[in-house]
Amino acid sequence: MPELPEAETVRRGLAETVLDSPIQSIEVFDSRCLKKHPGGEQDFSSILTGKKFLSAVRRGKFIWLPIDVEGFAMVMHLGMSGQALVRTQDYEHEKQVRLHMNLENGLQLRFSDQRLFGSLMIDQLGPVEGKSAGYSPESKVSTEIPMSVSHIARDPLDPEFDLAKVRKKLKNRTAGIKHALLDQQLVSGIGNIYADESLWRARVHFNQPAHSISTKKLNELFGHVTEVLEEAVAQGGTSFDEQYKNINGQSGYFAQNLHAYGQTGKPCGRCGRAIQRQSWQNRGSHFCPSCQRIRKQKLK
DNA sequence: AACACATCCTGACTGC
DNA sequence: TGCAGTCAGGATGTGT
Repeated sequence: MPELPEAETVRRGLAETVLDSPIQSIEVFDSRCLKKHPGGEQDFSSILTGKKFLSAVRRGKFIWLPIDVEGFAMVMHLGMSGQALVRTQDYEHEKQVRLHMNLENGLQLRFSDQRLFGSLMIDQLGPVEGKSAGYSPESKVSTEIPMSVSHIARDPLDPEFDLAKVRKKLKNRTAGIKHALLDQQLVSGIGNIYADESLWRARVHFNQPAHSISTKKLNELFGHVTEVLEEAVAQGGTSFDEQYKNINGQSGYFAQNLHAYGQTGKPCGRCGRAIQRQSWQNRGSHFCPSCQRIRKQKLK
């Protein structure tokens, strides 16, 4: 499922292919991918036609592409199964593709999404607190953020990510630490895969109450979070179930580095005990029952 | 503010 | 073989 590394791989791909070329036409095959856009299909197409994307910016799992209409951007979220594919215009039609955008440079941006949890919309940009709104190293620093993304916290790879602030908030949380890691308004970019992997590396149980974890251990945990995300970005993301592809339709290679997620029954890479999967909060949580135990006393 | 829970959605898989 | 049921889970909205 697309998380930060997958979104970043897609963002980079888009930055290399779809910028500065006018959008000639848009074909919508399933308008449900535009349900977040207030004006619907017609409005979406008429705003974008003849316009071009200026840059590709990311915060957490959200990607947005400012357009040459002052103060507006197209916002993309891949949801559970979304893919942004860039093809030549004569490339064969692909299953589950919900929308085509034909560009003057001969390329076609395709939005594919099996489960339709992803979305595209045009949104207004507003000022951001801090030096930059998100990650877009190829372009000039973006100081504006879409309204619909402004509540999303900075991600661990953002230079302005404030670990001390996050730690402070965690001191008031009684829920399990994994719940907090998945809270995009606390820290963004982490989903089920990288939460399980980071917790495994830090030897912390997913249901360890957040406030019971020492500052030292939280620092260690977030060190692992950052490390896992960086490694996965370098590998082009995780393609666990064929749902995630880069813009060329190719898989990422991080799946071979997974130690917990999807490893149910396989030996723990540290101690050899079988990795377990537990259903928790409508999700699967993968962990080593030996290395990752809930501690009654404060976790140091 | 934090928490708990329901909702959206389709295709792959399981069991009878 | 076929059909019904279950599962996968990110974001959002509601009620407490």
